[in-house]
Amino acid sequence: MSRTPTSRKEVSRERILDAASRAIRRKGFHGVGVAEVMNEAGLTHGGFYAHFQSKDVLLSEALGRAGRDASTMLETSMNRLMAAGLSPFRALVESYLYGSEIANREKGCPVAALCSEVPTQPDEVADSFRQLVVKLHRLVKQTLPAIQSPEAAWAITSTLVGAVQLARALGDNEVGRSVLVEVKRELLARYEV
Amino acid sequence: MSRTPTSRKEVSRERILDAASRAIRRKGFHGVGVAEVMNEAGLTHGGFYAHFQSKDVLLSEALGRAGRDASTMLETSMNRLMAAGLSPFRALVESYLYGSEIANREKGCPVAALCSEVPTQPDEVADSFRQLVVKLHRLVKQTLPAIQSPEAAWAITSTLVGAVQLARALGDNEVGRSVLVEVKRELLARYEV
DNA sequence: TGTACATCAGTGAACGCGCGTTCACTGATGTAC
DNA sequence: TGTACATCAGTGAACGCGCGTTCACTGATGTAC
Repeated sequence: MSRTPTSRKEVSRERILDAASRAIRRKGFHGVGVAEVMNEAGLTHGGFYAHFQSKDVLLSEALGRAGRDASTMLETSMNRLMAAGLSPFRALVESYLYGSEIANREKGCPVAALCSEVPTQPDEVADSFRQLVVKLHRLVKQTLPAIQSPEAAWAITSTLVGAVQLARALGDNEVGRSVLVEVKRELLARYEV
Repeated sequence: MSRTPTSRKEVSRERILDAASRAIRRKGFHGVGVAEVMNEAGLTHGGFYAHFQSKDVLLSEALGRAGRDASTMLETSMNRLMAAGLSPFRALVESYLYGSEIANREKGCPVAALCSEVPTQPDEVADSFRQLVVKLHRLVKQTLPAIQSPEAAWAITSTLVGAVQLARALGDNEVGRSVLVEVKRELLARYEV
């Protein structure tokens, strides 16, 4: 009776979402086209509206997907570093400000990739985005050394997001990378016990 | 012989640049249209190409203009606060993270308004943007209390830019404003002598 | 000072292209018996 | 197990609209004499 939970259509839908979650981080909300996303998912653009009601709905869902993907990658990296003996806070800072983040827009944190575009987006997209911001803030709060006041969490979240963006704006070169290195050093000097 | 330095055409050009410098901060690079900018400058779209070679050239020049405008406003605010007895660093933090910055995109700092859109922009625009980033970093470095290591400047710049963006993403309400307040308090607690 | 002409800034219609969206159709998968 | 039919996912052409860009033209400003 109950159809297999991953029908052919659902598989396609997943592929579209995956392609879109990468595309928005690489090109921004405005830079993404329906045809391009479908193409990257191995389909033609005509079939799009059998899966999503509109481009905005896709963007909103793709943003959630991007958040979950980036979250998983971040946690994986943190776990590896913590297994090697680093504190949770240090593991977070080292993971988030990892040097190759500059070139890694399409797989990186969607908050850093899209933040300044959010105020011009439709409500459904902005709402999805707010959830990601809150989640990132919570993660920072949880990893903060117990000695630190939890009220530093917004400042640290801002620092992480801002640093990745400034580094990207400066470019994948000595200048950009040195920003990540300096910020990393400063955060650890200030907040690591 | 030499024509008056502000001919009728130059006046128009200035008005177009002013309109564009506000528009890019309000709507982002992708959200700005030539017709809209011309309209806001009190002209019709047809005349645009007598002033600028292309839309990209306008964006790049408008970004420079936005930087100069925001710089002036920031310095004015800082001077007022310093005259009231605040240290340069404190004046900077209070000015940059002023509560109404959330709603004030169109007159605020273009680095915060446009940062995540830069990696997808043409070279001429990205180059203009890099100059603004460097300039902001220099300002932070100059205002840092002498006791602090100047290597904290990138972290602080990142914090300022990131905080305004996160606050804007969260909205012009209690949630967004509390981000600015918390970050302000934290920066002063950490870096103010 | 006045008249005739040239230059210049701006107008608004039009073009071309890209992109979101729609839709008639096809080929494949699943169901009935 | 096989045949006939219904359903479903995806295709690709087409539509409509917005936007960057072009251009012939107009009305105003400036120049020559």
